[in-house]
Amino acid sequence: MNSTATTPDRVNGDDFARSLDRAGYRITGARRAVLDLILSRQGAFDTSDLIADARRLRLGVSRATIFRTLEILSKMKAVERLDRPDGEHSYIRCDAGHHHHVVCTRCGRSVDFGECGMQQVAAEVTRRTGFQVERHRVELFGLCPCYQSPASA
Amino acid sequence: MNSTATTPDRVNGDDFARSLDRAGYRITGARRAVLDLILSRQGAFDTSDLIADARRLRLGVSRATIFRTLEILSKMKAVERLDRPDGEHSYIRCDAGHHHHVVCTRCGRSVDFGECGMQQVAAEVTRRTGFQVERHRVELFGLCPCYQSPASA
DNA sequence: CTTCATGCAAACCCTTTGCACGTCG
DNA sequence: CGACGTGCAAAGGGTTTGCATGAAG
Repeated sequence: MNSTATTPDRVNGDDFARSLDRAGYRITGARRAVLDLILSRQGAFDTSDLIADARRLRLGVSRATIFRTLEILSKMKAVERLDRPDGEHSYIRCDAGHHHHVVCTRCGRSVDFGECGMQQVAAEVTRRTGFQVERHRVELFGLCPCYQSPASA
Repeated sequence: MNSTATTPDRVNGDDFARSLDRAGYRITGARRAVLDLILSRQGAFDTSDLIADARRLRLGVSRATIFRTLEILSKMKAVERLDRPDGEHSYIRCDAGHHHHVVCTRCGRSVDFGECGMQQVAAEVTRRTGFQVERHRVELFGLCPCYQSPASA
């Protein structure tokens, strides 16, 4: 089990910053601020969350910059945009390589998981339908362990 | 293999109309028109397609009605909204019960498929992550048989 | 005839963009 | 310094809504 997004304290702004740098982007105050906002969130978040945070904390970071930074992070695969069942858009932090997530419907916390058999599903679908599957979007939603039986937690 | 969306000629507007009726909606000219537009499309379509069609064919059906009709059909599970990898939204026709589709990236044609092992994937994820998976969004994209090897289709 | 549906246009998001200024390296 | 990043405000595009008129049952 590789849980990256769930443990914000293991990741810090510097990791992000380093990635930014490596990708040829400047490390600016505004970008650091956005990164910190993202890191301060448990799991899924959306643009309006960040915008509100920035405003509330008087970071002087504009909407435009938030969108622009998310776009960069998205390209760098440091965040991924996901579409919730209700049609809303959120973002989650993630590592490159992993492309699927389980997102907690209550707190937004998310955990990456690997292929977990999706290859087989794709193969099965190809066999059944004749479609040559090139790409898949898989997003699971449910309750994270914290909210399940009163005992376990 | 249950291909519903691929064979428009097997479904006609009356089926749709009947469903509308059963759900307590009036069968109006505008709704029939929208249904026909949808049926006239091979597979995935988006709102702007329908709006353009309506305009081109001078159906006198407004944007608002198209959106409203899609909303109804969506509630009735006669269409489903999907989010393409590129962030665009499309709709596809579908039967209730089936909730996953393979969509052709070239022509938009789509085929429903059943669970095809998603249950197992969900179970595997639960085992690995502890998340209790309640809902999943699975959308596969690829090439339909027509566009594969030059020989076959 | 009563209720529901429609068209129109304005309102409403969310997101992107142009531009002059500020800042990183 | 020079290129890149930023804020601001305005533009954009897709979607929704209010309201008076028109159609369905």
